[in-house]
Amino acid sequence: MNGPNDNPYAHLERIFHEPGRLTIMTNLLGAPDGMTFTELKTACNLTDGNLSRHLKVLEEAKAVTAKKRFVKNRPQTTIFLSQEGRADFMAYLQALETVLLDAAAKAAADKPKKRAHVSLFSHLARA
Amino acid sequence: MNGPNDNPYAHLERIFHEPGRLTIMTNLLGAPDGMTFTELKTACNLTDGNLSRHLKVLEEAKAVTAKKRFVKNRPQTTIFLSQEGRADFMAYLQALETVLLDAAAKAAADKPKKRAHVSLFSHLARA
DNA sequence: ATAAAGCACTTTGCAATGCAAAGTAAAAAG
DNA sequence: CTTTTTACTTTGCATTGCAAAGTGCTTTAT
Repeated sequence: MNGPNDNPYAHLERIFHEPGRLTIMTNLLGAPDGMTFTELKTACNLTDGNLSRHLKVLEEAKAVTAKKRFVKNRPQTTIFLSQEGRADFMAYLQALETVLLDAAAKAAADKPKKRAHVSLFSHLARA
Repeated sequence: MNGPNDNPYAHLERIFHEPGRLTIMTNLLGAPDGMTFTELKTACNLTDGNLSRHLKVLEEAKAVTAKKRFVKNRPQTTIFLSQEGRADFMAYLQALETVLLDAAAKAAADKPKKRAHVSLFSHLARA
């Protein structure tokens, strides 16, 4: 859908490929009940400004949703992975896996060894 | 060496993380005798200008070396992976693997299943 | 002979964006 | 009531990915 070529590198969507956002998405993947801004900030080791900017990008791409409310008279933003975001991210991870296996195969070509690996994501992905 | 934190995301070196350069490095990994500019261009599905720019970056980082000569009265640049480049790239791939396994673990947390995977790169890496 | 086209790149220019620093707003502390 | 803290958002700059144009040489028409 992105171009005429069908190589996995074309599927490395920039939106998830950025390390900061990769971390955010991965953390959210393990948090079905969402994570607060502050939780994410510490979990991802990001500065306030950075996290804010990345979240805006992810929200605009509809990968995450934010719920803002007040807790103890303080603002609290909780971030959730959207269904669409989860599916897209899983697709990205599958592309990453392909890239990685590709590199592994090439790296192993010199020194022949049994190719022992397993698909990490295929069995988890669902539209 | 890059900061106070020791998480794998910090080791996703930008120089290799860029999709175009990831492709270049992976292709070179499988080509111990180097690849010509034109070979790389088609293999990586990059435009002339893009390839040139990425190669300059990789050269400046001493990840690859270029040998220019004339073949049949035409210029021919052959690109080789440097020893340093190979080592650094393998380290990057290991970091990527960690990130991927991390995501796999989080994705699998919801739906428990046997965690069947194998280290893709650890056994290949060497300083 | 000379114009046009091709090859193998390199350079330029701009638009996007990651990141740091500064800004905002409200509450808690001193 | 001033300062600090919390929870963010906005601004600005410096980088850089990418497309388009440029360079220099050769080969192929005309």
